[in-house]
Amino acid sequence: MVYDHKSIENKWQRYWDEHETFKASDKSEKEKYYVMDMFPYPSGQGLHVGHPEGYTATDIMSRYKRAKGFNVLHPMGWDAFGLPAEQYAIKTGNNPASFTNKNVQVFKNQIKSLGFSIDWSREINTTDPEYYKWSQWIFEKLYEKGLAYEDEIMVNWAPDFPGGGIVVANEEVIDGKTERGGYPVYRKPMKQWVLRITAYADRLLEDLEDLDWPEAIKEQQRHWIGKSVGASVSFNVENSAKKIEVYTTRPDTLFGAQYMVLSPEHELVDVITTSEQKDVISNYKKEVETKSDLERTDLNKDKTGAFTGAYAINPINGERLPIWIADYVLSSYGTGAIMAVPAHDNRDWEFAKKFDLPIKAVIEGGDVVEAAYTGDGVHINSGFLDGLSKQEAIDKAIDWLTENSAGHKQINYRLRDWIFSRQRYWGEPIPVIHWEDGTQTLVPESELPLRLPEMTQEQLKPSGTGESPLANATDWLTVTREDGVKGRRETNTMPQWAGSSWYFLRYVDPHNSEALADADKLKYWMNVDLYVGGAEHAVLHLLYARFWHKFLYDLGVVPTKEPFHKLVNQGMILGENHEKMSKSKGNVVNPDEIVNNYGADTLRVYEMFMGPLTQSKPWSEDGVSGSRRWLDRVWRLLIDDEDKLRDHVTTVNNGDLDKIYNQTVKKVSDDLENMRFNTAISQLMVFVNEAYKSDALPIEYMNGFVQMLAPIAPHLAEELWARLGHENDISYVEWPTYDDSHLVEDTLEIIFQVNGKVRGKATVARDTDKDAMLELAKADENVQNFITGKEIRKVIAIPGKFVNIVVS
RNA sequence: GCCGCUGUGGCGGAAUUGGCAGACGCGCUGGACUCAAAAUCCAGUGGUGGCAACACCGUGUGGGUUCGACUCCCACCGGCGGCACCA
Repeated sequence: MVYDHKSIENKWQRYWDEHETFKASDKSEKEKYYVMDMFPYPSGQGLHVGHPEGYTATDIMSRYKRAKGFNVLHPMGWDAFGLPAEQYAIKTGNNPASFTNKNVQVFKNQIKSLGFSIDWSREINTTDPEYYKWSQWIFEKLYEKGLAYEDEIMVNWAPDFPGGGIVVANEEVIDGKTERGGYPVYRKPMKQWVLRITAYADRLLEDLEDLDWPEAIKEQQRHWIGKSVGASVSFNVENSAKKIEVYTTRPDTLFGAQYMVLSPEHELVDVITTSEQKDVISNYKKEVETKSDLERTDLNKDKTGAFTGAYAINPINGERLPIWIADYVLSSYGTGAIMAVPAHDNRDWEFAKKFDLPIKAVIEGGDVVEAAYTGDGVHINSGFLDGLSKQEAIDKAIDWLTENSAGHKQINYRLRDWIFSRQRYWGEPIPVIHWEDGTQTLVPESELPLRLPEMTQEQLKPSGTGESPLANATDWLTVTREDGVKGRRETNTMPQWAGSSWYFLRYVDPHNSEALADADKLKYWMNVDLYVGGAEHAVLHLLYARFWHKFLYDLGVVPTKEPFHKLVNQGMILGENHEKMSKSKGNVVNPDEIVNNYGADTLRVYEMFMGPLTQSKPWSEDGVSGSRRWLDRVWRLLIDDEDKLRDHVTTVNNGDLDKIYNQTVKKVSDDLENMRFNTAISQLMVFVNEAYKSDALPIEYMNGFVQMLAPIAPHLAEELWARLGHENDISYVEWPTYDDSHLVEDTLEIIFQVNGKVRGKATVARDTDKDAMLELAKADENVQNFITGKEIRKVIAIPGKFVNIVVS
């Protein structure tokens, strides 16, 4: 009988379901192991072959750890809020909720068909009111602690969009136009909810140290947080009581400041501009307003700016500095104003060249006529800083600024607060009520969840005011207090990041109606031991989740400072042509077809055998059929044409497989421990190749082999396990061990080198010493060809490995 | 521009500590089985030369350290990902 993947996979998937094989117990003497994937957005397209890569990796780890005696939590859920469902609803009139649930069903069936050992009783869905109740609860806590506030934020406003205008996300803006329809986009300030993530900047930075994460991701987060140490310096404006505050990392170059630049949006611009310069300035501001961020940065090769007519006084030497505005200074970083030191800053240098401003060198080294010099050096033309090096001068300048009340040491971050509101329907409602008396309150905790109202297709269309479509839900929108005062609900909803910032906590206790999760259960399960997902979430998701987790830690809700101990990014699976899979390139592979034609076990084996988990690698249909052929080969090794266990599987051990079996147990265990699935599979292949050469297959070794196969190809392994005569399933059978004594042999092969090149080999006794090795080498015919008539200058010998004769 | 990753046969990849480069798989070639084919099993397979033993070359490029370098150091080139006027 041939290996029939369909019946085997159906049989065992049903078995696991019926026996609740993978249900994780919250109380156990065993050590816990919490392993999870980044949960998917259930799109209408269904699963992609990229999904099962990470899922298979976590499943192998789950199954391996169960066999190693751990109590494993391996859950799955749905990140189901998001724009596509809302757009689909507007287009077709379908309800986003039912559309989403349909997609979830498709995803779930597909994932189940791959045989992952997931505890489905813990399935969660971010759009479930019982789930988002707690997303809202966390928001309320942030609000109470002053970490959620409203602010005027620049948004992408497309006023011509049908229906009367819509706010679009950055990624929906292409060349200054909306991705859909191509309507022009303007930047416009709008009141938005913002979360004070910057309050956690230092901790988010410091605690990266202890995490077992890829260095690349940590580096990206560090850069994103962007901590810098410098000084705040205050400049008086000539003939004015106003002061301009700047942030600089180079207070040592203060004597080289030649002009100042404010960002066009700086609040002092209109105040200090002289009447002669008013038109110039307002024209420049208008010019900048229509520019997107991209145009102000990427596409801007040429510095632009305008003179305000005003002057500031350099506190360190009393010099008059003209005040300019320019879009190369960003309002969102530092104070939105800089002191320009053209001799020692590239951007200031370019600006000075363009507008013919003076350039004064204050550090030796480089030619400031040709380019800005940003390196270290001896300070010149700098009064009391002359002769000092960079760091000495920085320290001394800060001391001077502090003593003279002109500034102080300052730490700055690139990280900005998290804009938390979206002008959308399909997201968690923000539980705030704006009362007509001008006050604002949270929806009382007892009334959570604040559910999304049902909306018609007509209501889901843009409100026209830039508000979310929830502004159209009249009944839901207005509330009346006991004292008769009317209120209007907040119409903004939360971003998709909200639900994904804490879902790993909910898996621990998914049905709790009293708390987001029970404290004891959290204490047992947290933190996540292994988290696998794509590198595209390097910064945002992982930073937001860390922020919320730290906040919850401060509240005493969670017991750990960090949510994810070990993070692994799986690489991308490319198309056969080595390009990213996409519909337009026609190189997309549908996992359903692979499961149908070859089986889930084949897909799992292939995706793990392709190469290292973390690297991108191209798909190959030949590779898939090769993996299937190997599983066929495994089947035939144990099962004969009559569908019976082969006769040569016996209790007799003739010793043929002793060495290779023990080697295999050692290598496979070690490889799985380190998630080197490709080499683990290759070792299993080597073992099968050897087993094919042996007349007798000791049942003990066959049991061990099937166990090692089980994490990778679980359906086939369960079937073979049963046919090997076991009554119980394989999931919790203790992992095989190896016997070291079979790994050492009495004789081994050593190599003879001359000048580092291999010239011969010999099999020798294990304990052959250096001198004996050298004699054997000298006696080797080919070695003699290279040493005869030459002087032996040196001999390097490592017993058991090699002897190297160095001749002149 | 900056940060990170990466470069090995016809292809995917292996080499865990500086010690036989190319494990394993795909593909290809040959053999066995078959009337034949497919499937399967067995063997071979980096390049050049040689009947062979073997020799020379070979891990992106150029240099270096070392008895010995895919591995360590310096400089450069290509590919992928991320960030980008951050003062």
